[in-house]
Amino acid sequence: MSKETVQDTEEKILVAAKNIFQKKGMDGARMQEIADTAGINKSMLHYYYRSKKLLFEAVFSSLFSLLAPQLNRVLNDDSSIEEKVKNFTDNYISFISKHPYLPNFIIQELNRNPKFIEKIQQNPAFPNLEKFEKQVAKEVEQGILKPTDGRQLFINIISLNIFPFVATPLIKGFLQIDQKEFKVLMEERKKSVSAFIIDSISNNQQP
Amino acid sequence: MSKETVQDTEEKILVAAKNIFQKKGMDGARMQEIADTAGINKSMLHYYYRSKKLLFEAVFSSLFSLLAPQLNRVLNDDSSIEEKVKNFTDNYISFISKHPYLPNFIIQELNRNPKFIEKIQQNPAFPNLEKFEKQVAKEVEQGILKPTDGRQLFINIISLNIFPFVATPLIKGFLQIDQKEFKVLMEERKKSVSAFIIDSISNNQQP
DNA sequence: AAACGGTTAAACTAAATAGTTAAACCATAA
DNA sequence: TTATGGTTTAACTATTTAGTTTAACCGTTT
Repeated sequence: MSKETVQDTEEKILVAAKNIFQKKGMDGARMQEIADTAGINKSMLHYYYRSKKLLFEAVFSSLFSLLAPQLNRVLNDDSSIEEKVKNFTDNYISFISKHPYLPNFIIQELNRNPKFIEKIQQNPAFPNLEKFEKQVAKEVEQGILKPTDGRQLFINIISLNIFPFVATPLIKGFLQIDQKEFKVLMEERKKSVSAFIIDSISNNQQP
Repeated sequence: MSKETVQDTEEKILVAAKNIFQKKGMDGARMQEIADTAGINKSMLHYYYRSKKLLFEAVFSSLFSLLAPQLNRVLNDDSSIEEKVKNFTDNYISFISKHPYLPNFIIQELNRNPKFIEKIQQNPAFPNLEKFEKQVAKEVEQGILKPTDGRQLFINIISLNIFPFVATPLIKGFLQIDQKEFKVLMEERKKSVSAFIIDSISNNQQP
């Protein structure tokens, strides 16, 4: 109950930095605020991470590693496309409710610095579409799905699932609803989005 | 051919500020860079717009006013839902190709400062969903559309159209494509997205 | 042409902020 | 117990950046 402090400080910094960077972005975040949130002295940030840039990169990698497996889930298991759509929609909306700032953060920082994508593409856990595209082509051939381009379908799936969480304030404004009603609507989407997609691509007419 | 300079400086500032703020956001933008881009002295920015905050607000309003009519087009004309979906998709993707930084900028700054939405909601040009929701309900009743919630449909439409432009670097990364291939894909979406939506909500089975 | 007032520029100020330094602290091992 | 080395702190520095001041400029009006 004494040696924990060492790993602790580094970890406390990372947790605090994740919070602040997610909410304010690289440019908006302040080292002082991160230090305050972590409950430590500002020079600790530099002691452990040398510079704001390096601290940010540690945060970014760590957060991206949280998001990537969520996407891999659609792409690389062995269920049918229909099952994948259902599972992904349900899982992703649950996941993102716990990390509401995450997708916006990733997208924002990738726009600010597109070089990041090259770095994280190196990572073997980086999502790969190949299997998914082949599977779509196969199910089209088998007559399970209407003629469908796998890449466009992938874009549609992530758009429908991610966008409402990226553009939350905009949607709340248009629909004139508060946080509570927004959550209800997102809960509904767990079913409605997958039904929306399946209805569009499936060859089976409902009886 | 001499008096133009007065209006000119103010306009040059606004044009430059729009550029820089869109690309870098409120926190990332620098007054000096805006001045350089406008080709004027930094104190001119303060002379015309008093502070960074006020200049930013002028930019934000002006840019949001560009986006709002695009959304109103879906909501408030007299065509059928199917026509609206087709027109919106086609128009919106053309529009956004000319303003690639716009949606991301609006979304980012609304997340940073959710109070903005209250301000712009005052504006009579602010999109209103009422008519659209009623129309969806009516077409469902008439059997033209499957049972569909107007609000969810609206979210789906804007998600499918806007998200790819918000998350461009992410999508380029996943699909491992360059800017040229991305443009081709977006051009395809003008048809494929509206077909995707119509296939999902329409009651007519294609012969 | 002289005075006036809006416009522009250069130099300056004040505040914020990333990063550094040097010394104190404290647990562990010789 | 004392020496060692990683850890922590407080105070400091350098730089960036928004905003200000003061004077010069220039077209218009009298």
